[in-house]
Amino acid sequence: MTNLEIAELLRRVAAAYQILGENRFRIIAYERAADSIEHLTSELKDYWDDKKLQEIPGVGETLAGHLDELFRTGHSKHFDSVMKKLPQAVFPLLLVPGLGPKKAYKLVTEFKFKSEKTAISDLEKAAKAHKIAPLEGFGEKSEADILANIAIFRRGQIKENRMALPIADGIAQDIIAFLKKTGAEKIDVLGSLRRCVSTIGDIDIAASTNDPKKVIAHFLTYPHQEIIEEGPTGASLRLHNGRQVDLRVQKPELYGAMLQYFTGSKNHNIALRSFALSKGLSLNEYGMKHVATGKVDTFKTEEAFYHALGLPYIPPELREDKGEITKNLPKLVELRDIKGDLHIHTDYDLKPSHDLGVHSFGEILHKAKELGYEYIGISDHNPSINNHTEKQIVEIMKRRKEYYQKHHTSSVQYVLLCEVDILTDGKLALPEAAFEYVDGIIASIHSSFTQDRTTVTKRIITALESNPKVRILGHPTGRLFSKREGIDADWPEIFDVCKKQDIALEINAYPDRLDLPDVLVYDAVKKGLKCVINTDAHAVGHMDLMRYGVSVARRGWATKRDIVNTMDYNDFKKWLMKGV
DNA sequence: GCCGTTTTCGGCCCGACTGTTTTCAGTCG
Repeated sequence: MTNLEIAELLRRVAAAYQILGENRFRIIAYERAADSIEHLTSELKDYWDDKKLQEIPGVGETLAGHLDELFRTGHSKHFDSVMKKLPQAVFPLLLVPGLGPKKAYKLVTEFKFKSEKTAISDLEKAAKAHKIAPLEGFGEKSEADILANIAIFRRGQIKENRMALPIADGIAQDIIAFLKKTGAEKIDVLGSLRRCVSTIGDIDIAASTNDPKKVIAHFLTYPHQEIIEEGPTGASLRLHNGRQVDLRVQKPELYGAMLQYFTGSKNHNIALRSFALSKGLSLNEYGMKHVATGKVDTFKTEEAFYHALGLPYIPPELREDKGEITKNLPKLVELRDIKGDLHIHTDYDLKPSHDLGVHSFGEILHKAKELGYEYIGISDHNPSINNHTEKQIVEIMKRRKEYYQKHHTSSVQYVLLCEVDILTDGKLALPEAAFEYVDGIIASIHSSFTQDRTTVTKRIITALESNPKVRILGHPTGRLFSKREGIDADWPEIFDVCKKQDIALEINAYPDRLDLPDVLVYDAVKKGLKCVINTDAHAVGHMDLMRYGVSVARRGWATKRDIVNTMDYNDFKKWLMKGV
């Protein structure tokens, strides 16, 4: 089951509890757990595999027990028994905007809808026959709204999935540049985009201005398909690509509280408001109220807002209710700490089994210089093993080394790496004799992503232990947001091996990957492992994507010391060549 | 049902919006 499916299941149980008149805090607990699970950046099943369900905010002993049963047997007797107390037709109606448990239950019992499958079309028929308006608590308007919202629901069904962070950021940056022409004092992204979550739903943008009318009017001239909403404090557009963009404007005096409030996460804000209450302060999107006196403080900046609570500024990437309010905060790694990009493909053709880059070594070096790097790593794929003999491969690798030596004309240093496939049995797709022609190996999985946990774990460990020149585990989970889930591996076991061999885990910044995922970075960093942030560039333009890898590292609480490519060239080279 | 900078028991975030209502319940984020 996917995270979204499990979140929906918990919401159904919560809805059932609500109709049954259960304790309202129990209902809130289920809804909160559902929200947490929906917004996880890893599969819930992985948490279960690693026996870490209770680390999820809002999941305690009881829910962890029910979820455990769900994963083991495919069902939870408790969830089933709660939901069985209601007519099943209630549940699909909950997916229609504007219908919650109470209204859905009323409609289903009034009209005696029986089938879960036809509930929505049954409701549509009832609305068209004007049978809803006469019901107590409903009226003409709500009958019309139900029809409109059923249509929205049906459109939503075919809505595209969430988009990868760099895609969303690209759209947002374009709009921000557009809005800057209005002279707004400050413009920021909000929500999951500001927290740099790996996948984004809608794009939210905030502007600070004393002339909200002007900013909103200009926003509405941004190329769009449809205006969804327009009001005095903001507006929403649907773009031609189907994406929704919300703008919120606020006066500069109130901007700090607004920015904080709409950046979330929801769980962070709930925890923060609880914390504030313990100090006699009540928080909302406009400021901070002293409960005893009723006095309200306002804030121009988020920094001032957090400081007024006696807290340090909490970077958006940490706002996930993972202890950021009570624990000492790490000094997070920053883009400017990065001194080199080590996973770059050039157009040098060594007859690999995967794709080449499109730019030359010279063009890559030039770009690296522009980015202020001290060094880069050239990491072409290994020569195809099906089309060559071992001897031919060794010869190719030897010529390759000579090629790069000959063409290196830059003050930017380079190390000669190779991205080598981890074959299905854990052997590396590069003959032992070719290793002398590289400085180090990035070992990566590019096939058989669905092997079972034991097999794939052993496969990776075999590869990592096969040669001291293996220094980096490339895009470790192999996930691609738009195409496939990652491998199902025993990460604690793999991390132990990386730790022992001082092998770095790659945080691959490629938009569709962002792999290692942030939650695993968090675990790795806690264990004292090293990571390396790479772009996996196949073109010079990709080298600009480094910042998204950095954001993943930051969401994993990584500091500069946790990232090997923040070292200067000499220290890095020493780390790379260690054990050889 | 969760959770701990008052607490392992006894609390539990905050406000906007809407429609159907004369003060509020339900829904949403």
